[in-house]
Amino acid sequence: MTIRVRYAPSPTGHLHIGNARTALFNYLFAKHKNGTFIVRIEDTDTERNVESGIESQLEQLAWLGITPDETIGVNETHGPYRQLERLDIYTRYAKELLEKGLAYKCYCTKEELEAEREAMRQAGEDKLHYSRKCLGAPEQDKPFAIRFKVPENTAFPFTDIVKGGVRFSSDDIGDWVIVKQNGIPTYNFACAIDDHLMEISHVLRGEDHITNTPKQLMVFDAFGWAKPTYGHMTLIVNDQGKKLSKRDQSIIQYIEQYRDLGYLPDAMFNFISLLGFSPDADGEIFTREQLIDLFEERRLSTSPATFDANKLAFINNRYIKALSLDDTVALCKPYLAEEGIGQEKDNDWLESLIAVFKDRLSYGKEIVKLYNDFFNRPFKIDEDAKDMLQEDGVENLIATFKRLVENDASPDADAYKALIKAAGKEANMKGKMLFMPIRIAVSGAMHGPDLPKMMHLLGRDLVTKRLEHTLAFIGAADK
RNA sequence: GGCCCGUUGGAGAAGCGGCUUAACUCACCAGCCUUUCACGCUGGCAUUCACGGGUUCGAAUCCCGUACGGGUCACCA
Repeated sequence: MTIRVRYAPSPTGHLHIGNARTALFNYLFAKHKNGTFIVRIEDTDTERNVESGIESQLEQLAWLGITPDETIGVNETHGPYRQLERLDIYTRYAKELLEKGLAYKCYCTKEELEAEREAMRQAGEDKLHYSRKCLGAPEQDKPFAIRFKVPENTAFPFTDIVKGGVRFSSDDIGDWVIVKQNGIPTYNFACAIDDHLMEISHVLRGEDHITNTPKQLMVFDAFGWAKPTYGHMTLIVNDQGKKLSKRDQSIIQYIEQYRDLGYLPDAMFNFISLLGFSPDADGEIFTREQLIDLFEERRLSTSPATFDANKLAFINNRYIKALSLDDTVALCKPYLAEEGIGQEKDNDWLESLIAVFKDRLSYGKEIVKLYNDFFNRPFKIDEDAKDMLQEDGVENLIATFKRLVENDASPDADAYKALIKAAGKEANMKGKMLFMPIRIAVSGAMHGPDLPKMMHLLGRDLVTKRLEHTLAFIGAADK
């Protein structure tokens, strides 16, 4: 069997993380099975279409490394791939249903329908289905929509790839609109027809679509077409367990934003692939090839996928660590330039700055934050670091080190290393008792990057100033 | 409210009737390495799988119910 899957976005804006997941899983599924991955544009909501929405979708997908085998301008064997260019097709099929008596024209206005629904609500009805008032009504010279005549008491069972057996009853579905008054088909109608004509074998989409499935199934039945296999992936939820809403500010939701922040495409690909899927392998870091190889639709999860920001940070950090220094510099440089950081410094300084922070970076732009925390914070000593400064000999060690630094005109990292060593010898301190007090004295913290490199970056003036500050602190604490 | 779905450690997440004294990852803690930090390595961290009942020789895994959470009910997709 030839596997053909599709990702069918509406060009209503940027690529959302949830849609990216849908695209990615379809892509993995296709590649794993040697099938075809198609991108179809569902632009039947002309109100919401945004300019360059299509380009934006395709571009963001390309950035992620998800390339369609078939779409606008690529291998157009089953085109066109924009629904607005397929209007005559839908019209033809709608007409066929009308002729067969499987659909009917509805002349109700939006206001009438709303009033009807409101009345049902008042009456406490569970099902707010269309009253069928236009079913069998005579032809009128008024604008009309076309409704599907939903068969009564009919079950629509299907085997869902991820959920297993699912069944909906037609009694829970009202006669729904297949062609709007403006002549454009609704999503469920166009989708079913295209899936058939494009010979889609598997439909992998978000769980929020599961109640659409019976509607699409009845279209297939009405035409006597063979149905694709459906699979509904669990939703992506936030840490409150709620579906990611585009309004939710707590999570960055658009691929473009991640790109702008300096996340790496490979890392994003990796991270997104773990949203509702777990490969049969240990660990969390996988290359594209591994993911294609490991992808199995059986391993799609049935419980909601939590968007774990910590995991994203961890994964991206792992990919940044694996980058060469040059690539990391290239990644970070624009963000520093944007903030006007290091403008007057040379390239060596830039390289050593990035080298020092490379391993702690979760995303490119974070370099700015790390830089600011490191250089700009008013110098203060962490609470948990203060005790160490009270140890015997520490004051003498720091004073000694300060004198040595002041005697050196412009020490580099290696020189600092030698100065630390010399200070240790002179003040008779070694190991942790040598490095830690100096670390605290110049950074205020017990943790941080490599000490000599860090001091070189800080520069001699700041180093001496901080040593002075620490000495004053120790002196004050003695009294 | 109707219809669908979910509930495993501090966090993510496997397992879906006996191989589980619940994988893996993050976080955390300890040790080793490093004259410091970080990296790396090693070890520790759920007597227990929302709750109640049932089926079974045996249940996190199957069934029923309860609670909680979520999705969906448009001339949006």
